Amino acid sequence: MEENVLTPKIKINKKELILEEAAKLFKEKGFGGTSMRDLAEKVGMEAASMYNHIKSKDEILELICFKIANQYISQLQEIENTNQSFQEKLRAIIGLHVQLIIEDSASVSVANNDWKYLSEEKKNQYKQIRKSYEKSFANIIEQGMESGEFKKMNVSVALFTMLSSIRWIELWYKPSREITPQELEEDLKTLLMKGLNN
Amino acid sequence: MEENVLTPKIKINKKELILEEAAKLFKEKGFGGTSMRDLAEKVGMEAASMYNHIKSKDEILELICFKIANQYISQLQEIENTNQSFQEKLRAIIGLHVQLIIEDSASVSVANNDWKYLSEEKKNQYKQIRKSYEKSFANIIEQGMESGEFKKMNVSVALFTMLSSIRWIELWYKPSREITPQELEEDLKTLLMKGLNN
DNA sequence: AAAACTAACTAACATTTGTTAGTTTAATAA
DNA sequence: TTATTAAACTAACAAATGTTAGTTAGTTTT
Repeated sequence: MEENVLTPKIKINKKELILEEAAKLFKEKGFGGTSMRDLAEKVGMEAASMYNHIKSKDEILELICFKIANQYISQLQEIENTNQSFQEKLRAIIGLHVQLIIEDSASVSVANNDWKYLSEEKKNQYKQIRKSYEKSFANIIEQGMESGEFKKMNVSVALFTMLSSIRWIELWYKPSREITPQELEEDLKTLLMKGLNN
Repeated sequence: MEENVLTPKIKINKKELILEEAAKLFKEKGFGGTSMRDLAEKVGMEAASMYNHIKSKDEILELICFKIANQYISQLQEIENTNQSFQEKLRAIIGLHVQLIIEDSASVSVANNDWKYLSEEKKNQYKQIRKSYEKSFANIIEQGMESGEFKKMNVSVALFTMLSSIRWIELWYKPSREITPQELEEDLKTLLMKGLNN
């Protein structure tokens, strides 16, 4: 086999195309509500043909979920290892979430909503990854409380409020909105850190 | 037919039992992931027998979604018609959400997550109700900003942050948690109104 | 040119799905 | 007692589902 070094890769990998369309459909109609025939139509081939590129419908879901999970994990680690104040770290995490959602909102949506349809084994794996993410996030909040940067309150309440405050963006944000990602991010940081009250 | 006035209604209405179990199952496995046979097993009868009590699987979803939607709508109207400050109204809305979630977390979950599987007609109806709810909620926020009670920022960002900050409770709250509904509500109000920063 | 590989296709499969028809049993009304 | 009704059952259906088998056409490698 000889590597093709001359012609540029104009066509996306078919497997990636399948994953991309699947994410959009799963977001729109849910994993259970999307049939392989629905998906095949979007991709532009017969349902059976997709099995030349993917192993199963379940595999599609796995690939999407773990791709997103790994992105969150690796980027959170980068933030953890910097020498910022806890307030700055928290603002960086909010920024990370906004960025990932705007980059690939369909996949993030699937990872957030359809992970429960993973096989028992993969689901447990996924839950564990998510749990470790939440643990790291909670640590930052807790340390910030101890240092006096943050108000003292129930850490879980603060954690999940942060997490879910960011998740709605995935449902709401479209490039056509009259707000830029930067403004969105800024308003969100203000609201979460300083509150709505004047 | 003679009305039975002597023996107390010890058994719940079978239809209500079906709706109750359906809400739990839909929350756990999604609407598409729950079969009528799954549901029948929980209810304690054959799948076909349930059709003596309900019209269709779709009807079950409709009844759950609109029951919740109507509760939100009617209670929001009560809050709107009081003479409180906007800050107090907002706190009351947060309290309303916490209360409804704790009362019937399964149904709220279904209304939030599975409404998209409603029939086209019912889905449009549902979306309209939800939109009018969001509109009323947004009005309170907007008026609060104009009166100077709240910080001026993008109203949608504030609105959806409030809404979604409350939604995670449905996924997280169990009576076994080491926090009471009252503490939960209080921490949440503090966080949203005054922020995490000290 | 021959052989091997890739990626599409058609046809069919075994299950599972929501639902209906027809029957049976037990309680209530006349 | 007899007639009526409510609510369960069994059996079955038609449609949809994920997937496999077998085939074919085009491309790449030897």
